[in-house]
Amino acid sequence: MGRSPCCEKVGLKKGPWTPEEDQKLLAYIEQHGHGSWRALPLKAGLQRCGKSCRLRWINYLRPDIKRGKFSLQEEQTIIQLHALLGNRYFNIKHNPNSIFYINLCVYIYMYRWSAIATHLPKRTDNEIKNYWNTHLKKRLTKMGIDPVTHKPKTDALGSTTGNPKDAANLSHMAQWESARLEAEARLVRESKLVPSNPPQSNHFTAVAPSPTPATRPQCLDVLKAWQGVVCGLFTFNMDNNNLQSPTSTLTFMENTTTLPMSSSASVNGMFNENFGWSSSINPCESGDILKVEYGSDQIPELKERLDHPMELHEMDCSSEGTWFQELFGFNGL
DNA sequence: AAAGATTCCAACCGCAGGCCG
DNA sequence: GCGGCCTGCGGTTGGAATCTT
Repeated sequence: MGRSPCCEKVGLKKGPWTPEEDQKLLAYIEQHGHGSWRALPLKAGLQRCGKSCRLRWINYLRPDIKRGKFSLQEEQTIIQLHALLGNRYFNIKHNPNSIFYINLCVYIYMYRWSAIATHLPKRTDNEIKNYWNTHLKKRLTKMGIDPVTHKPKTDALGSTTGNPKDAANLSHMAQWESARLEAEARLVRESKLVPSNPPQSNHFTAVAPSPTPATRPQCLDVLKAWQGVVCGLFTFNMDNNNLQSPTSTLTFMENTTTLPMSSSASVNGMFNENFGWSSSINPCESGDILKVEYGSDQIPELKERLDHPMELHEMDCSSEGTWFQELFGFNGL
């Protein structure tokens, strides 16, 4: 894997682009497309390396770039996605107990800024990265949230700064929404790679609350349904549509025992005792059905639980060996 | 008005991984 | 399998613009 020598050539111009250079690059690409970036500068009459031309095009000259202030929606998207993609890349590990792994074959391995950029049309990864570093990171810090972990900052005495409720809620929202978005993106990509007869999982099926198009990968419904079950724990206050969904059903099929008994019991107890949801979750064996139902009359109680999001986080999602880690193969937040 | 501090962002750098001969 | 080429990524930098004193 040798490195490209194109930027090391002596005599090539660096630094800010002039309008004349922009015009040359634009005119060339409009007429011929960029083709090989390495060969482009010579053909376009530019004293630049191909890498520089590519960057200039992607981050500035491309016609489909939206410039200017980020909207509130865009900011929220960046924060939410960054919460999960905080490290260089997000990787759900191989875990034979992972619903994601077994049933969706989701191996999420996407670069952070580009992954975020895919959810912000017309914004470049570089622009998003800059905006994060210059605005959002500082704002979260001011709110008492660690911009790296997205958790409330804790001082030596264990107390938190900022509003822990907001922070925990934000973190949970970020995790689940990000997981959903990334998994969907991944699955859509994978479905394009397998044009016909995609393998149907013989492990797991799901019945989502609402009908979905026939062409939609079934595994997406699993994810949606699973989100309806688990994500509802954390984000029911944010998505009124979720509140309207009366039922999410996941069916465990033959030859799988994805949840150890202790994990199932944990889930069961949490839904029933802590949230008042009507649920029937038994140790998952072949043919078991995981069913969670909740109705609109329970909404106020669910909302009330938002007063204690940190308890939920500390208790059920973060420590090693919990049902959360066993299910998803990584350690919560 | 001027100097210094801070903010912002385009551009650069080095690295990693896919592709191909 | 190896190595060079190419692309794309995240982290960082440098200087212009703006703000503060």
